[in-house]
Amino acid sequence: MPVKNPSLKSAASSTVEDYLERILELINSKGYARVVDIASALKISQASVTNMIQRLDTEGLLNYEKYRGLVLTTAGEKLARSIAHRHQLLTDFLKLFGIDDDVIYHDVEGMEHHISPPTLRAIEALTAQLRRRPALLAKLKLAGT
Amino acid sequence: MPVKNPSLKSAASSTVEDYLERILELINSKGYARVVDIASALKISQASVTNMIQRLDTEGLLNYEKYRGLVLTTAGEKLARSIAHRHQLLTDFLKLFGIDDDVIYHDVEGMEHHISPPTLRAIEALTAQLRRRPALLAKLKLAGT
DNA sequence: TAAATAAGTTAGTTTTAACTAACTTTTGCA
DNA sequence: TGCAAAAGTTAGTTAAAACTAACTTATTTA
Repeated sequence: MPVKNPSLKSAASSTVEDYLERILELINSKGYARVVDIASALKISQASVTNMIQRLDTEGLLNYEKYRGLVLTTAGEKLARSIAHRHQLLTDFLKLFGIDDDVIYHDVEGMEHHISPPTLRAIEALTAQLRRRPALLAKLKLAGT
Repeated sequence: MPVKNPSLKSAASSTVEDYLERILELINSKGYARVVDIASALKISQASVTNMIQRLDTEGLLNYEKYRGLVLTTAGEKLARSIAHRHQLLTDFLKLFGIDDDVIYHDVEGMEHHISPPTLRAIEALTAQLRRRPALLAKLKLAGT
């Protein structure tokens, strides 16, 4: 395995899911998501966003009119919502252990796009069960410190 | 009464209500309402829209960020919805008489901003009653031709 | 592990929206 | 009915968003 140069940020490339997640977030919070907004939310350049947006438009996940604005299509919104939902489930799960919010955010960002539906369902069920066993949870929290 | 020059369109000035009505319509249909969209929807100049939008922003009916977009505030959306609702009630009422859609549209546009709540409620109740009396309605339709 | 592919960057340009200023037209009311 | 206030217009300007091109950095996979 090649050793990475630690002076370079590993800056994992944004996926389609990252874009959709942020776009939905922007629309919910500000009411609109312009290329410039997406770029600053993802901390990447406008040029990069332009490319991806045009791709998402041709893929039918959103409708884009340059210089005007964009809207998620039904398909795009559905997908975006499921991504946001998954994000929430994972966050809720980690919250059970009393982990710091910042750490939770970091971890969820890192793993969310790699989790399969079965695993996610397992985690969801597990979260529900753990919530009913406060004593067990307390023991787990102690173990984590 | 001064005789108007018939070669000039009478072009009644748009009211705050006209603006809100169109903005809501644009947001519902296109997902966003830019100054340029509003201007062409109301068939007035951008300059004029800029002025009004800035005013509506200071009045708290919408939040505007130039070059970005605008969103209705809770108050603005509430007002816009009630305007749209009134428009619909009046349209429904005139539809009872089998009047042409174009004519209905023209008339509703002309009168909607001048109708008081009591009158509107009366018309709403009347519409409901007439719908239960098809025979009477048929008679009224004939009288209108 | 080295191509091939995908994503990102910077720099410079283009396009468009939106603004302002100066002036005209409407409208409503004293 | 005429004047003040409100709304609209045009023309020209400014500013921001978004685009393109050329190139670099990551990532994936044969």
